[in-house]
Amino acid sequence: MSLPPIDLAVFHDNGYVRKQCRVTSLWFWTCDEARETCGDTPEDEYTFIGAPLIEGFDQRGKALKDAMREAFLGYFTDREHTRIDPYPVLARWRDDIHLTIASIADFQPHVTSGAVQPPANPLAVSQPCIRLTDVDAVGRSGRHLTTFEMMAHHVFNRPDDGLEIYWMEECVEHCHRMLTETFGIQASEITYVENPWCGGGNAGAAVEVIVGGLELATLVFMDMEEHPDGEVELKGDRYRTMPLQIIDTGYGLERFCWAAAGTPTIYEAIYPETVAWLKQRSGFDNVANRWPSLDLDRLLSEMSRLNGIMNIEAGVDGEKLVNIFLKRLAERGVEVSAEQFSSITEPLANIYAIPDHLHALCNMLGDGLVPSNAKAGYLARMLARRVLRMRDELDIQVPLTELATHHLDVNLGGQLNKQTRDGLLTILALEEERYIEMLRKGTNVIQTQLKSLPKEATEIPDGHLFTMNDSHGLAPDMVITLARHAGWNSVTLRTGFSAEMAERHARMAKEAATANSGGGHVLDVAGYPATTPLYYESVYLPTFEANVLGCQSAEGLGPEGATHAVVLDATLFYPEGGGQEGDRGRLQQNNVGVDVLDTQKIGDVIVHFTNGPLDGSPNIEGHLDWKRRKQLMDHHTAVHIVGGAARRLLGPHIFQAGSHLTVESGRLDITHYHRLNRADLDAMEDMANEVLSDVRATEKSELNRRDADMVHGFDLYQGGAPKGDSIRILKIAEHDIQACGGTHHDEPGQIGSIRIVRSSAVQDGVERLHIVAGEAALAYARSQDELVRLSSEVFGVHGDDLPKAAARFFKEWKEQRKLIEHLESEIVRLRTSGGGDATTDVDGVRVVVMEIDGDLKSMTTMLKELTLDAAQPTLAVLGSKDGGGKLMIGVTENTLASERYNAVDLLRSISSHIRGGGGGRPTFAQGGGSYAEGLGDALDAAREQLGL
RNA sequence: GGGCGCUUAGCUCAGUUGGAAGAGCGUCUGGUUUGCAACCAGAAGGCCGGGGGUUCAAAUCCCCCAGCGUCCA
Repeated sequence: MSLPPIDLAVFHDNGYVRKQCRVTSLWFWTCDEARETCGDTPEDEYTFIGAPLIEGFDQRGKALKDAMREAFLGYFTDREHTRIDPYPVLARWRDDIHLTIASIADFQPHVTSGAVQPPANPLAVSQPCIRLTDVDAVGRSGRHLTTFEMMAHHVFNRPDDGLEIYWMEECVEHCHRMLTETFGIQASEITYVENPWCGGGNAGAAVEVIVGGLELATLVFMDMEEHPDGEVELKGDRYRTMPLQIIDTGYGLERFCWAAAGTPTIYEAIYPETVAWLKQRSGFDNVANRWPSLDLDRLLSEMSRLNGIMNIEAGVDGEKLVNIFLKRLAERGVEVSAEQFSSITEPLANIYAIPDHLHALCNMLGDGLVPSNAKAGYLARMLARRVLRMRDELDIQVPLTELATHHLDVNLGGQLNKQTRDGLLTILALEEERYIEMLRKGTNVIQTQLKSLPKEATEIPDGHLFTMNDSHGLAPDMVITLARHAGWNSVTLRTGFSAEMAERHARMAKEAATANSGGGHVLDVAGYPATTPLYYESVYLPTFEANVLGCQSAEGLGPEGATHAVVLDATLFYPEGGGQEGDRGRLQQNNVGVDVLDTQKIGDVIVHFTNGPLDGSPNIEGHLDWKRRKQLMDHHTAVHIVGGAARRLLGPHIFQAGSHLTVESGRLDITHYHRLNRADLDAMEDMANEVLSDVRATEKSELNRRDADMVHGFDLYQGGAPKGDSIRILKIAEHDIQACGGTHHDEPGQIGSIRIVRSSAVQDGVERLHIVAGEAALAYARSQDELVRLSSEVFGVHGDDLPKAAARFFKEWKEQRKLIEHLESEIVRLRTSGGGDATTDVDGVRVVVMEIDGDLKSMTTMLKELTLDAAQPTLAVLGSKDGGGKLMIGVTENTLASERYNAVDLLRSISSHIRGGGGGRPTFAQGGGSYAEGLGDALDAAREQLGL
């Protein structure tokens, strides 16, 4: 079964009729009798270019967006909707996506699953979003953006609980009234297209709202979830109705602005100052002068109309696209050559994309993101690099920081969510430095990679292009440009290469994804009720009493040595979570005791892994390994304190990227754009220890999620996205506030002391702090003392003098090694200059066959000494009993000696005497064996062959 | 999270099938020059990132670790 028609009174009341689209076959509603297409087809041109469909908005740029946003939100707040503040673009509350991609993303997964109440109901919001999937089309299509605001009204109905705010009828009515009354759009211009929506395991009926050939909004009525027995089938999956009915709408703020401005592209409507500025700086205005006969205005307006009906998506081959454009333009009476076309559209695409990318970048960094080479940080770096590349293509000599300053002031009103202006500019300056460094390195790499390629070559081998892109960050067309500068003047990029490379990446990603799937073995705890956590009541209790609910065999499921899994009705044992390791200790029955080796949480059930079974009686007494627990608490609370210190000292971009607490140490990963030095660590360490003495008590509280978000914001979720509705919060005065389910001290002073041992890099943009606290800090200090003591004993100096002594010894060692080398070669010279028994003259060639004491190194020196002098042609055969026997043969190159003798042949014929092999070049061969006693025979064989 | 690449002299980097550690710049000494620049001659400067393995032999091949870079999700 598919979905029934969307037949609403609001359509009939406004004179709309249901038709089927001639092109797409989709059903749609229109009040234009002549209309045969749904509006969003290759036959529907944009009708608003030069003829705005939305009236009363004369502003442009930021002012236009602000006015449009207020008009939208005002309509809904006047009609009982609560306006909520937008969420960050960095989706910290989710672990499945990095960026906020839609307004509904604010409420996933917990509100949409029904676990958590929405912040308001119904609500209206204008949510900044970032989508990077179509990043290649931005600037080229006239309408694609990586960052946009999704205006929305959301409703969360629970019909079973009697909560029904409104559904399709009222939703569409709101939409229709707003479009026609608030925005003055002619009803005849609007079509409502029925097109069911599904995604992420949910589905529902949906209506696309098309105005003037442009999709202005989508209204989704999500009331189904994926289920194998579902009655409704959509795109191959089956769905059934669910208890929650959600209205998910999305109105494109920027598209409203565009429809109100009627500019050739969306970019001119929302970033007019930047577009003008870039045109001026890049000298684009002069382009038209190059071809006086060309009507640039006419060309651009025809192009923007064409853009509306041509599906310019990422991955479309550039050259093919140009040809289609030229043909279509010619049909419309605009004659333009391919050269003219590219010289206009290529810079224009960059001019349009730069403000869009800057907007996304400022939003991301403004939320505290730190650029990196992995995860979300990479997305920021990619955008920064694209901007820099486009800037260079436009040949604008403006630093990235200046571009950002302009964007910040002109298009963002100087407002950043979290990051400071200085912080943003520092980060971008670093990104530009990295980019320049990459280009410099890349030029070198190209020189080396292309060394074997003749200068007349017309193509660079695919393998080189792939390597340079994937490993060195140089896109194929950049490689071509750099190669031409480096002297390969005729190389070009094969048509379609970029598409091939994208395909290759997609294939690789797919392979990696399939290779990665595979589930782990887990314990089955279904049927047990949630375990009551006693550790929150007081973190200082060492013993407790509880009832055994179950004890099952768990061989291989827990840590090494664990044989059983015990489930209790309540426990003091903290299960591993939030980076804190699970508690250990002992469970005691009347006469049976088992050790708890680890504690884990599976769902709401806490599992104790033990080294033996319990005897079956219900009551047990639990004894915590309190010393261990205390140490884990020391480290955990210390990590919070150090994290707070880092944020205060380094900036608002400091976010916890991970943590791990063990008995030995605590580990805290923080996001930062620089490597940390010892001075940074010392400052944090000082501040952390001040907190220990200044803050008398920590505050622990529990809030529902909605209140937690509202009171503390999303910085609360340093430890990752929380799962349930109820959030435990640890507040250490104003120093650090975050959601954390771990066990923490009531008084920071109980930790004793905190040391930041060192920092290391996890990835670019993430710094790992190694922390010891409490007893562990003491143990660490002792072990360091021990290292110093042992080392200074070796040198026979006092610990304070250790660095100086080590430096002196290292220096002397180097000097002496040098001296030994000199002396060795001197000895060789002395031994060889005199000649002696080992030397014979054979028809003008000095032949030396001798056994020496020494390793390969000194043999080499000796052989060098014997055979490097061209004035004295020499064949030298050296043998040593070192390490199973070594043989080395050399002849003086380019002399009588090298004409007459072949070192390799000679070596091969005698090396069998020492039971080994060898090889080399005709003028130099070396080998070895495992039978040193045969060395004499080997040398004799050599003499024999040489006729001595 | 996955893939790929890099780490060699103070700096920028070469280093072919495993077989004698290199170039350019910089430094120092001497020459030339009124002096400087330039030039000429010479020298110093290397745990070839660390650890293990294979091999008669490893900068080179394999494994682990560290640092750095890069692409994709």
